[in-house]
Amino acid sequence: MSDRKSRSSATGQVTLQDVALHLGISAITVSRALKTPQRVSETLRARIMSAVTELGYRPNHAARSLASARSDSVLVLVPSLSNEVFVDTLSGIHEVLIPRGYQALIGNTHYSPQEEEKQLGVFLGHNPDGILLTGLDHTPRVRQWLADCGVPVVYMMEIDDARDSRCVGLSQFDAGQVITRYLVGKGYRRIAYVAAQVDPRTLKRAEGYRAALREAGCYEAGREIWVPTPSSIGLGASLLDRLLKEQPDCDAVFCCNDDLAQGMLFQCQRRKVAVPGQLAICGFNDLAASAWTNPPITTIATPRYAIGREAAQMLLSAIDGDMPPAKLDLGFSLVERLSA
Amino acid sequence: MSDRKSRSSATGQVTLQDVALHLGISAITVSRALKTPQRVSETLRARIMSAVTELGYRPNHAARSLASARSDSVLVLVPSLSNEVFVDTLSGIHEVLIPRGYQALIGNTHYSPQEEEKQLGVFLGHNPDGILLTGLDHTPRVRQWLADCGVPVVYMMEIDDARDSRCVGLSQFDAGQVITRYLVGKGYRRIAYVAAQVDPRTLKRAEGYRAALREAGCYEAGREIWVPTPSSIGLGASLLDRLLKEQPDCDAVFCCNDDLAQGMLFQCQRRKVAVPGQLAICGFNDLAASAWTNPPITTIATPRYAIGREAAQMLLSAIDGDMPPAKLDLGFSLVERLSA
DNA sequence: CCAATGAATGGTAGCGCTAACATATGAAAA
DNA sequence: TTTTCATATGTTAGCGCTACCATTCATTGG
Repeated sequence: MSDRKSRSSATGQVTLQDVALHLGISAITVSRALKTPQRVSETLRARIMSAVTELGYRPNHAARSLASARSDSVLVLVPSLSNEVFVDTLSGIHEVLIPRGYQALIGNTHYSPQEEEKQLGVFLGHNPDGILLTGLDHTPRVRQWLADCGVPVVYMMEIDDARDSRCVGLSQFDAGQVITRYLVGKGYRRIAYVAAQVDPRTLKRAEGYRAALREAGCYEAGREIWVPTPSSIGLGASLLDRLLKEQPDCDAVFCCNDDLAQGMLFQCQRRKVAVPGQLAICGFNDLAASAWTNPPITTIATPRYAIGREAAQMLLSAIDGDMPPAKLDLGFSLVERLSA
Repeated sequence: MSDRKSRSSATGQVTLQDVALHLGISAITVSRALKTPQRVSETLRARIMSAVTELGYRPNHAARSLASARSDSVLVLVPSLSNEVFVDTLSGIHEVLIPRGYQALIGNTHYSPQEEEKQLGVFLGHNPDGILLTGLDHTPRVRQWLADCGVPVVYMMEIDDARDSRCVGLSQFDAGQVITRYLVGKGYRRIAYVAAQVDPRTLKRAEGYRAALREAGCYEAGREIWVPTPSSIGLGASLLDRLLKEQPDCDAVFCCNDDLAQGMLFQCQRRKVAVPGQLAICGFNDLAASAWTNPPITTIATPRYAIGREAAQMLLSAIDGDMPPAKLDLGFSLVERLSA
């Protein structure tokens, strides 16, 4: 063994045993020094720590997970990674998880419950200590697995009042209603709703939109445009063309998200349609760019960063103690800008 | 045991042993039926598969990883998740990894080599079968760990001709040079370079910019603005103000990325600065929005999706066989639009 | 002075799975 | 027939770690 670092393990990595042998103590003491330092005398602990550094010991996650039946990892399933909304949510989640020693396993479901089911199947094999899911709509099998596996779950983005579950989010219905009421309050009457990437949340925003228009007595069934393709600025631009052709009399449009709103605005600029003069535009989510376009876009700011943080917090409480299920409504705010 | 599903395991989960017992065969055969189906007779395989489904068996990843010394997971470290560039790269990576049964462990280094070192330390404990890193600049300890651990690594985004390593990317220098030459070719002479979130790649683009200006005989040292804060559209807007104040005579600006370029463009619109009439603007990366602004933004399109795909491909080859180290230059392309 | 107590450390077993080797079985070759 | 050989399945022994219980030893109250 002329190796700079002594390695007893079959796989060539430095093990707890190596550290223990090096110090003439037992492996379990080294394990304790790392996991529960207060249970090892201070002097020995110091020696252990320096040996750990010297030998370059790094805990083997698989072995730890197998022996202790916990993995210090949390599964996070989001519908998209190209949507700023979920990236921000992930940041909030990380901010809480990382300092507590947890690791996030990120899965992208591409807005598909089937894909979500598939991912959950794979990731459950990793024995996550907790699970963070987006939204409330899941396949029966997913619900079954979640019920069976006994791992705490927190649902993000929406609030569910019916079930005995934990969730952190906001009322998508209310948000859709508030911004539509705002448009009504500004005097607009022929208000369209444009949605892409149909998901449960855009459906709920649409319900809020309809409710607001009905209460104002100006609801018309034909004023909605739905496309199933993923949302994007380019799609917003082409949907503006479609809107102007199909509903030339419309005076305002509520886009289900800011991407579409930005695309619509850019296309209005191109076609010399005055915003908000000829057409008022509202978005949803308050993405970073929406404050800087010309005019800046009126939208609903959603607290996605806080949602991530609070959801992670709630999940850790559920993992640690026996915090009972709770709902946390973080609300939203109307951001009045110049596009409406 | 009146449990609907029989569970022998101490942890309550359905194990290979459960499936084996259920069929009156040995665990290893079940293991084989799942990992190397061709080594189990067709009839038995079918029985095993249906028992697996019936009992709801799900492989335990930790146990598999511990026993086989492989984890079927690949570590991916990117500097940011809020940057479209790396999200696209991740998509490319996933597209290759997932069908091959690998799982990506994603770490966000926030553009910090120290954070990268910390993350690598944690993730190495997960025994990744391969590692994908962004860029070529890493701390000495990271380089040491990578050399020691024997896990194949592929570097993404840049091309390194010196070392005996695998990398997939493009020449950031050349790209910076090409777009600057383009501006020079268009007749611009007082060209500024604006960079935020200083990283090795923006530095190399700057070198390309300088080389192009020197060869055209119009290089001036004071025409660069560097800020260390993260790049954003809002920052681009405020840097436009700074540029106009500090270099009122400048006739074109090359932004180190499209976010800044978009912010600058929006601020130009606000301040009624004609683009490209009074000021030409170029970006870098060709983000989705850049094609839709008014005017659309001239930029360098980077093949980040392909980079992710090819890097993952190269990594898997390295894991499987003994593919020798190779460099893959995927190039870039100048996207001429109306902002310059 | 001795038992009782608590703090510090060790021994043992096993988490769920698979590598490596061992064995059984039947078909083809000698 | 016997040997060979490939195919199908089983046995054994760990992977590196921690839960659980046992042991040691100093301290303290009776």
